[in-house]
Amino acid sequence: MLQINYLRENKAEAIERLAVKNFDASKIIDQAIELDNLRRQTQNQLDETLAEANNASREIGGFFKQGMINEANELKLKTAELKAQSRELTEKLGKIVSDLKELIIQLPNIPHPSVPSGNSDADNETILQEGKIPELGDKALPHWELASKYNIIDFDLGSKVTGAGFPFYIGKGAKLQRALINFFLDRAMEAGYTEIQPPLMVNEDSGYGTGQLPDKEGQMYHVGIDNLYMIPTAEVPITNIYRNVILKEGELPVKNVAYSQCFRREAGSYGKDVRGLNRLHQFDKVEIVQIQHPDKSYETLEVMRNHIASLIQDLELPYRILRLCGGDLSFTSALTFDFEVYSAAQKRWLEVSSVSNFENFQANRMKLRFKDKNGKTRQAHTLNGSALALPRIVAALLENNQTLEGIRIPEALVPYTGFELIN
RNA sequence: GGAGAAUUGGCAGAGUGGUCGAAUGCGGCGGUCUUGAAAACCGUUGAGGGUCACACCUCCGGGGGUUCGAAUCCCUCAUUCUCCGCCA
Repeated sequence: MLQINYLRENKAEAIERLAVKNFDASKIIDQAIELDNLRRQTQNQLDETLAEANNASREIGGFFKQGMINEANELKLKTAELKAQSRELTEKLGKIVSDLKELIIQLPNIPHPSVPSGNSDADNETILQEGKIPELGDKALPHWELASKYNIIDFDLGSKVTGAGFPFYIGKGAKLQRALINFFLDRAMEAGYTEIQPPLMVNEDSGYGTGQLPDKEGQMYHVGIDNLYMIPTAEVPITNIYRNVILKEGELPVKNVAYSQCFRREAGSYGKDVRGLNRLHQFDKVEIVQIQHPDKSYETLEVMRNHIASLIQDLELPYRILRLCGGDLSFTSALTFDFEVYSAAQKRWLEVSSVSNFENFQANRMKLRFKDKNGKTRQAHTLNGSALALPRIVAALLENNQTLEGIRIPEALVPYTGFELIN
């Protein structure tokens, strides 16, 4: 959520930069500023009424103490009137505040100046491509066929027991999952992150805090009987730890890493996009989250980007980094880099990570602040990134490393798997 | 799941209808003293709205109510603790 004061003071800039996201904000901002004026005016009226009522109550107290019952009762008539007035004003103010919030909440985050304009993923800017794309020949199998050939992932069994998109990992397939999770977590801890195991379900407030609610409600599994939501990413519980929190400047940056399973309904997905491991309802992910001083958040974004890149390099996968264009940038993000690995049998790039700086957009929404050196309370910046999401990494590993003898495990992972070959 | 108790500022803990945004202690910050530190002493120390700055308003787990007036009384929800039941 953007701040109304920012909009008041930087209206032209906000409109101009939101245009990069193909968002015409001028009307909403005008309405918001007008409503905010009305809010201030109404708040003043209410405050004055309440102040008068408070004074009268104090006087009544004094009269009672002195036994001046008549005077007290007379004053009560006045307070009754003030009370009716303040009730009316409170109602009016409440309506204004909620209307105002409804307006502002429609505004996406302001994109960073480096964000290129564009409409779709076709306009994203490739800023780096690295690693050798393997030549597999015609006999190469896609990962879903390799999975059943070596009996390491069973999609049909998942469909039987739960539904499509909930695979079973078996034997070396299961061990490979565990190896990747540990590898990612260890690397994050070497980089100074604190490991956290979060709850996999969150309440409504947390859903609002990170912005899944109310808009993306349909994307989450909802446990109706207890009104809880299955998390679509560990970002939700990890970031909500800091909802309504004021940190000390010395506590920044906060660096947390969490492995969690993630649950997504993915309503409306279909076709080759969802084949095999390409898109699942339940998957594993290691997520890094940082809360940083506003002056340092972009520096931190670079560091996080390098961390993610080094993981993919160590897994010996060809990858590229994209700077998302305005049209592809998420609602809450100011700047996002996507990582894609090349899955050589499918001959496609698969997104395995997305690292973003949300600046104070999430912080404003969930009241995450810090006290700076001068004792002033300010909003912190939040950042997060996948490091990494497993299924597509597994897909690329299986496809790219297939040989006549079996599937070769990258060297960095062998200490974790305990085997060098899936055969 | 059943019964009972509790929820106050960073922490501990007073406050049961009137000037209480809240005693006191600890912690934090600033200062005096000191070569420096400790101790001692003095001052300061919650958040939001509003203002050039004041004034003023709101917040004592969340929401609602009673009252001229609520941290204090009532209702409701959440959480924590104790006992019982069940249980990895």
